Amino acid sequence: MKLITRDTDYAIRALCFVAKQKRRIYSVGELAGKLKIPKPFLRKILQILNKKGLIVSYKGKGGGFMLDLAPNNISVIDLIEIFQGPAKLSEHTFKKKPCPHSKSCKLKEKIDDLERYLMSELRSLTVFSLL
Amino acid sequence: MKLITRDTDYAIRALCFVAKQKRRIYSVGELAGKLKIPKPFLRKILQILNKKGLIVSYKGKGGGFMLDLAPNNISVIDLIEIFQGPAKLSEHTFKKKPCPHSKSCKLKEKIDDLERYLMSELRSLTVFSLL
DNA sequence: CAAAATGATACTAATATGGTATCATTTATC
DNA sequence: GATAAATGATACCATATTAGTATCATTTTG
Repeated sequence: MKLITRDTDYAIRALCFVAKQKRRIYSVGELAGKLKIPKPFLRKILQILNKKGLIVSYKGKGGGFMLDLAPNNISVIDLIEIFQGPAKLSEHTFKKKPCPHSKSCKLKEKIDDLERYLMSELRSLTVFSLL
Repeated sequence: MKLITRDTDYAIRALCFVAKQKRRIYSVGELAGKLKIPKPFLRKILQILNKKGLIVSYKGKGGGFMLDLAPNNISVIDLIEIFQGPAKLSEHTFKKKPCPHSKSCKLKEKIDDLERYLMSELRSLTVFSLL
């Protein structure tokens, strides 16, 4: 029952770090060193964040990454969805089809409630609020 | 981000089913048929529930399983812990040691809050309440 | 041109998930 | 007592996910 996987967690740390000096360019090596994250793994993560438009990259010597979005516009829920896919606590399907059991559907109702609560909390939890 | 895995879900369904006729003995084959769960998998699940004292078993011909605990004394959180281990949204360790970053610790605080809420909700969600 | 950076992508190891298979033991019934 | 029908215990297996590594191509600075 893991809410946040390692890559999501690393992404959050990296974004928080980068957000502290907004216009500065950080290379992967620099960030990996400061945050104690394996360099090639962090690199992959930053490339994804770049593709998704959260950070910008500069290629070539002296290049690196810089925050692109405002820290209060990046929520933990965004990062979970980027690295872990749609944020759902349960698909509630049974062999590809919606589950047909009334009892599990009571369960589904409850889990859906919890999910709504969790999602709204995580949506309001931004990089800015973590600085 | 799965709150409940398949075995936990199957266990809940089976317990709900068995709870409907408290003193009746159900064989695995019977339950597997009714609930449309693969028989050997359900068998493994029921054996675990038996070991944990939620149901009792009767060996030999005519044997099977019967509920042992009161349905309102079996909560979803118990089942999650039995099949998925300690119910935690995040271990918040970093290479086996508690994570040293203040920013992720803000994250930890928030996730711990969410966890407390989630746990208390799941603790009050019992087999009885799902009938 | 060389060095230092990212882009793209393929590969790998470990773990978790969702089961199956099998042999041993117990019990009811004939 | 033999047999059938049940669980107990345990080992095995296939697939997916997680957590990375490795490498070649491209871009940019100096």
